Amino acid sequence: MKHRVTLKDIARHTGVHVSTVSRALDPAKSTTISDGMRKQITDAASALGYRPNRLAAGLRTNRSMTVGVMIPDITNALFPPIVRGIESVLEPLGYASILVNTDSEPEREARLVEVLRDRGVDGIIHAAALRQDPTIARAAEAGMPVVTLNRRIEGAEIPFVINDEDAGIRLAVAHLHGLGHRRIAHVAGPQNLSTGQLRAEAFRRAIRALDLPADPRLISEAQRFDEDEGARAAEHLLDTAPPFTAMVCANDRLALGALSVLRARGVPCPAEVSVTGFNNMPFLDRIEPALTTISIRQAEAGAIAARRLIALIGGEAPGGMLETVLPVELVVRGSTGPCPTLESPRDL
Amino acid sequence: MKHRVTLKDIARHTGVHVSTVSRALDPAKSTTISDGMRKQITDAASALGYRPNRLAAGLRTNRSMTVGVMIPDITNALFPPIVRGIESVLEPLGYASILVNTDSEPEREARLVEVLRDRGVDGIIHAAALRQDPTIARAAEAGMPVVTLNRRIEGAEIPFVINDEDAGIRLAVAHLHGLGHRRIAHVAGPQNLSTGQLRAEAFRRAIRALDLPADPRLISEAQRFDEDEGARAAEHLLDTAPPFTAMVCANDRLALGALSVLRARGVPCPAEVSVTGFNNMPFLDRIEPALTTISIRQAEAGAIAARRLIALIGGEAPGGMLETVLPVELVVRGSTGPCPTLESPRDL
DNA sequence: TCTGATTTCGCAATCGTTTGCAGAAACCTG
DNA sequence: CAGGTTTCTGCAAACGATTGCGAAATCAGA
Repeated sequence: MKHRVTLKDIARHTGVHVSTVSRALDPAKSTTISDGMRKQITDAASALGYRPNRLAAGLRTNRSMTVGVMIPDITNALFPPIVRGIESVLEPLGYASILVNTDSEPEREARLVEVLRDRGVDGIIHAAALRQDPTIARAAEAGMPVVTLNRRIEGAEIPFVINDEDAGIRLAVAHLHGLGHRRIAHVAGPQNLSTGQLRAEAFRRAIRALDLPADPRLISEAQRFDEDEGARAAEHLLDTAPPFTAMVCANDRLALGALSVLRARGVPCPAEVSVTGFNNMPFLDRIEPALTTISIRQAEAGAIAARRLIALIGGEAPGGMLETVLPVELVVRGSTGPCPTLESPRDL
Repeated sequence: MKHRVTLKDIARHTGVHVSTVSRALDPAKSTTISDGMRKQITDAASALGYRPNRLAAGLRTNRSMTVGVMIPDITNALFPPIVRGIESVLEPLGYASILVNTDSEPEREARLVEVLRDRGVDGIIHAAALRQDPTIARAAEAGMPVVTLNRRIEGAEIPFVINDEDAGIRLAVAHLHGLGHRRIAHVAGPQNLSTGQLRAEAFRRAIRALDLPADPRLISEAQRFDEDEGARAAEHLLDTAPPFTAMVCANDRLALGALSVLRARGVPCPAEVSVTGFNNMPFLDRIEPALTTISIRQAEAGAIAARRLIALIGGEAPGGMLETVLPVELVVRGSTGPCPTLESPRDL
């Protein structure tokens, strides 16, 4: 392992002091260095193959040029695009991101926040899942620049970027309404997750706004955002709810579970029951029936969050523009169709 | 932003020297500290909420306790499980991982290796894609601990963990052969990617081993591992190759493209042409027809690579066990079926 | 030529930890 | 009790960079 070339080496080679070298190599400070000297030094630097040691610089400046990216689980197809969106703005600026998976466990999350602080990250982007986790709010109050994705943190002045969950659900409901559906059920997500709760609220609002029946039995809550829970919740609806002709699912995986149940029970989709999802995961257009869903702008959300964080790190007050709401789009595919005629209602 | 508590603070509070504090807090060195003193110090440390500054420690010890994880693209469904596998062993050991996406561009990759070195990573896990990229080999030769996933680097002594590509293709071909297929085509991946090349070679071997026709026209090469190229290559086969009854695709996305083409041309799958993929991506069981494919152990590969890297960082010679080959499994689903009778060959 | 302003550069401290070395104290051993 | 260990702790120098401050050099103007 060869000796890494440092400022000192360049200083020795050019016969100047290490501080002069440091200044000559810093574009911001190089005004205080004569042109000749600077050229001499930069030449020597590139000749020797100098690469600054960011740890050392970070120690001195208290700026590590790294940010922490906290997500529930990179394995969840929702997050990779977000991560890339973040990286696409951070990397060109010289920032590196250290990625951690919280699994939505508060204690794990708390530990990871500490880990990130130990490493001196300049800020944290937190793709939140839980509705309440005080850890991140505390970090923000302690002066750590923080931006959250998917969730607003009450009280603290933390910028956040979210999708327009309300509009998404409203689009789905309106779409079904337009197809003639009147009795619409909701497979809700976990209510301790922000998206689950927001979408359930949005569903109730949308139903009310259209003067549709708001029977609480038409809402079944999944404990997790996965296929099994989607199936369970859908079965619960089929078994206990009054007849309905459409299911608005709080996310695509729940919808996949619901579709499985319909198929298993021989209920044709969309002939008898239409289904919608949320998120527009990959490959949803390949399944049978292709899932009608709401597409969201993950990469853009990541990029915006990253830019907000950079601004915060740069000293901008968070107060200015706390909220960024990204538009969503309805993607109509095969899983939704016209409401079956009332003469042949689905057997219960 | 409050002052962060340092060793110096603890020293002041307990009235001892900072070096004593450092030793008392280091489990390895604490033998040289009396029990009473150590207790006093650890108590003060936790009372003050001390958290070591890893940057400072890293600067001194030349050990940053971070590793670089280089992957082509986290958006590719193949990699998230690998990343989690890596994290699952690294995080408990106190390592953080900084993640970078290379997009399989050599110059970008070279730059990112430098970025990682600047940050003083203790090692690099490189989920390779390109068959040749000298950058990572140079880094390894310069003394950086490196482990690669999916690729062997010739010459350099770099441990690598790969899937048993050969067995995977052999399984697919044998499965088709068992179903009666004799004329089997191959949608090959890009030959500048290691997996593409290895699988194409494996295909030829498997064909030869079964004494099946090894017509070069039965192999069509995709330029990228995506659906569009899979479709293009499949069309090329249908248009120019002699009749065949099965297609072994070098990866699932190519297979998806191939399935689209078959459907578009009205060629029923698997009635007239069977199709297999590779990787067992999520949701492949939900599409129509469900794709028969080869499942690989991504998370395990990541975990093993991480363990190997830790060993390297710990000073172990890479020579010992360079190669780890992970077993693969055939997953039979709906896209493969018995060979159509010869009396009704597919029209060309 | 001298003064004062300006540029250009070196000195040294500093960030928070780690660690070789040495000194002091305590403990044995003969 | 002298001499030799062993145990404990402090001192200070690193690690590689940044930066306030001051000194030297240059320059302009009188």
